[in-house]
Amino acid sequence: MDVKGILLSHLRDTIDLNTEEESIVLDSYTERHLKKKEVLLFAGEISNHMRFIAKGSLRAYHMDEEAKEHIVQFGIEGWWVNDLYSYLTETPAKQFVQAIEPTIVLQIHRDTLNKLYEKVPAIERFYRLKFEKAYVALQDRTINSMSKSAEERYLEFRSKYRSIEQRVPQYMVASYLGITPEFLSALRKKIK
Amino acid sequence: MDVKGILLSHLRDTIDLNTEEESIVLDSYTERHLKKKEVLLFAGEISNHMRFIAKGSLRAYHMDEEAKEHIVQFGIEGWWVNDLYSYLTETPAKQFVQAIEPTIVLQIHRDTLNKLYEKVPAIERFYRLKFEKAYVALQDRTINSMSKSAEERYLEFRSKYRSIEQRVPQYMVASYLGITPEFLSALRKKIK
DNA sequence: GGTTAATCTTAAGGTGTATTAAGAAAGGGT
DNA sequence: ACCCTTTCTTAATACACCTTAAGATTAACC
Repeated sequence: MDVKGILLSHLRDTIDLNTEEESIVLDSYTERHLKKKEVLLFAGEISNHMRFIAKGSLRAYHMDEEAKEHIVQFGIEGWWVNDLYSYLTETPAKQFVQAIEPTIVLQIHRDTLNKLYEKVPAIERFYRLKFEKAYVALQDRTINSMSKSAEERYLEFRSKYRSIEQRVPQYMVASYLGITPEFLSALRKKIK
Repeated sequence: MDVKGILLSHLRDTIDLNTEEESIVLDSYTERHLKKKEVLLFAGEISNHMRFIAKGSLRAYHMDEEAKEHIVQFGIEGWWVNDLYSYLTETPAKQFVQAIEPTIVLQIHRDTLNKLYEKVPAIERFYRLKFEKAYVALQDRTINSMSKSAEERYLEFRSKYRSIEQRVPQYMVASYLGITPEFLSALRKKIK
């Protein structure tokens, strides 16, 4: 399946589109090819696009004052990854978005998307649901990190995102969990 | 100013309403009076209302498997407090919402609000902005709790929410910060 | 105003996780 | 195939934060 076909079948999981709408929608996205480690969004920039991963994987991370990275979100094929904060408020992003592997992204500019909402109302519904889901995921993550130990968080991560764990380096999983790679290594040894 | 007047002037900070719209809008909200410690939303229930604090203060908290409470959000006059997750997805709430002091809330049911969106479009804009802001606040909080020490988080809390710190018990501030009351007490002693 | 309950503090000892440093293993490029 | 870089592990030491227990304040109630 070609790249836009992947997006189309993803949209069809949630909404119905007729043939005319399909072509209007797909024409609104542009394809971007990223090398491993290539940065798609820099902190400080305004995020002007919604971004869909057709192939590969991304990470969104925050960099603190001591230049330490904290991974906020992973994404693989079929996921949307962005600094939603920046996109919604048109303020400078606090996160970087970077390719973990060679990655193909389909992205749509805010202005294009706003026009598309009027031409194809089902798309507005699609994104409204995405925004809700993003909120829900973030709330889960916040509650989780407040009330669970690193070991519990790791076990949950493993059962929920096994496919991600197998594809990204362990030190990134540690960063996502909010612990050091050394401690994750010790945890893994203990659990096994 | 009466209770509904407080809500009206709050709405006017963001949107314009003509006289007819004002009365349609205000008639859509119902007033609820809460005693100290009275619970407005129980975990497990579906949150069906958007809730505005006209007077008093609320807290939203999550209870973990060991029955320990973790405060997710405080609210005082002029704030909206809810389990947005539950409201948006119509799934059981993961948080409790409880009055810290005697409190007056104005609330609107989801069905009423959905109809109101059509009658008074400015209201849709108002809530869209609220939802965005809620997301932003949650993202800040998540990043913050991942990358800062308890001392840093406390100092930030103090400068950002001094009015709240003065009104709620210290052990609740500790819960919000994700630390024990004993450790917060030690921190305060050290800082002073 | 006295009693009880709620909240805050202190202190000792314990646990979870970080830091540092080093080496081992795996992966990528030419 | 080899070298160089990236990733993962081990182990010793250190620190942030927790637990438990007790006492000191402050607030709430009859």
